[in-house]
Amino acid sequence: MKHFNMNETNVKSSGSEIHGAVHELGRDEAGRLYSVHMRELMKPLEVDTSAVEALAALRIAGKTLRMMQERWAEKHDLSEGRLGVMFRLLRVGDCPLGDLADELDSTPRNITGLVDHLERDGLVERVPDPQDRRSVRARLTAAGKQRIEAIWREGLEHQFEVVGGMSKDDLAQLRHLCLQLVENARKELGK
Amino acid sequence: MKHFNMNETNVKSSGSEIHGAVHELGRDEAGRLYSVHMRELMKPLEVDTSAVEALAALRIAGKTLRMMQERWAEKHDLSEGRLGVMFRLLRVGDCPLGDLADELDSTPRNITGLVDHLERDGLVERVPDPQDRRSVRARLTAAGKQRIEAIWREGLEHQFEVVGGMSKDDLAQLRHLCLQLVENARKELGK
DNA sequence: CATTCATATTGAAGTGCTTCATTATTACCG
DNA sequence: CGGTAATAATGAAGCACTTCAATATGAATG
Repeated sequence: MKHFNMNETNVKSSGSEIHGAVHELGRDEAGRLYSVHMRELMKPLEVDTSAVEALAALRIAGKTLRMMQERWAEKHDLSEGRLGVMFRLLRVGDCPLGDLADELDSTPRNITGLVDHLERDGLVERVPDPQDRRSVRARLTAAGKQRIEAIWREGLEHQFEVVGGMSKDDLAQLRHLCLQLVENARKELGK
Repeated sequence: MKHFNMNETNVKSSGSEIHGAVHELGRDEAGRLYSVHMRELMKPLEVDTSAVEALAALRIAGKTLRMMQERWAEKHDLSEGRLGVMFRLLRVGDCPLGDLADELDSTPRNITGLVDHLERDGLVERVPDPQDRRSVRARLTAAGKQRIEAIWREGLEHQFEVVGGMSKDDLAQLRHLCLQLVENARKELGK
């Protein structure tokens, strides 16, 4: 990036992202990373910043992962939504469109569109459901299966690189904290 | 949610989200949360799942936070982008549009649009920069400042609720791991 | 059998972005 | 001073969604 200016009249424009910068990272007394810029911005506020800093870091990490995935999806001519459908189909086999909507946290309207697109691209096909003739099941085509398996394998390697330097215990702890947070948030969101 | 069916012909449709379900959480031998559904899906694969599980949890947590923020932003008639601009202006004071683009990781085109919208809503105004007459600075109006401060206060409380049950050390660790991940990912993304 | 409900599909409109190209000012540099 | 570069604003197109409303078809139920 770097679009037009950068005339540095301000405090310290090193920033990026959401509501706080990242770029410059420092380490606290315990050797843990923190965002220098962000901590500066928070200093004048008289609040406990540990929650805010952690959540900001999490949002940034989430956004970064999402960007990676998006970039990576469109490298293979897929959107995030379409990629999600294909992963789902790879894991659970063929499946009614309605289930996809539920599982991917989406709407029927959207699923119809995603599957339309995937079908046009020859990656997925619609097959009638003999048990319920209202229902339509989506299924990976041979080409689709091959494509998504390759993507998955490639993605796995990316993932291993991204967690470089983290122990299994670190990862388990990260997982735990994230899920705990999700649990709390779900209550907040009422559901 | 719950849009049309749910006819349970499949393995276990408890799912949601990205490439793995969450809803049902269990605890491993160390007492840490994990996603039951996800672990089931991964079992047949013969890979080390700790990275995959952790990253999936992180993506889900990130998505959840984003959804909360979005919902919350539009409750105040703001998009995420506009909210980002306003937070930025609250923290760093008035600032050239170009800096906003850099700091928010966006493009000039987009910033122009966001500021247009905010100006229409009376939350932000454009002021000429006497130092550089090409440049235009964005500044919160009185109404804008009041609005964003209220939003920030309200948001702080949300954040505290969402981290309920986590110690300061947990939060510091979460921050650390997320930032480490961001650092790795940045290298991956080449930049 | 008749109603009602579930499973999609379709169309229209809107949102919030993105990219690309063009233009008008103004600053900077040789 | 004159050419180049930086700072925007603007318009046009496109993408991936979202919501809402309407329709067709089949299942389930009383």
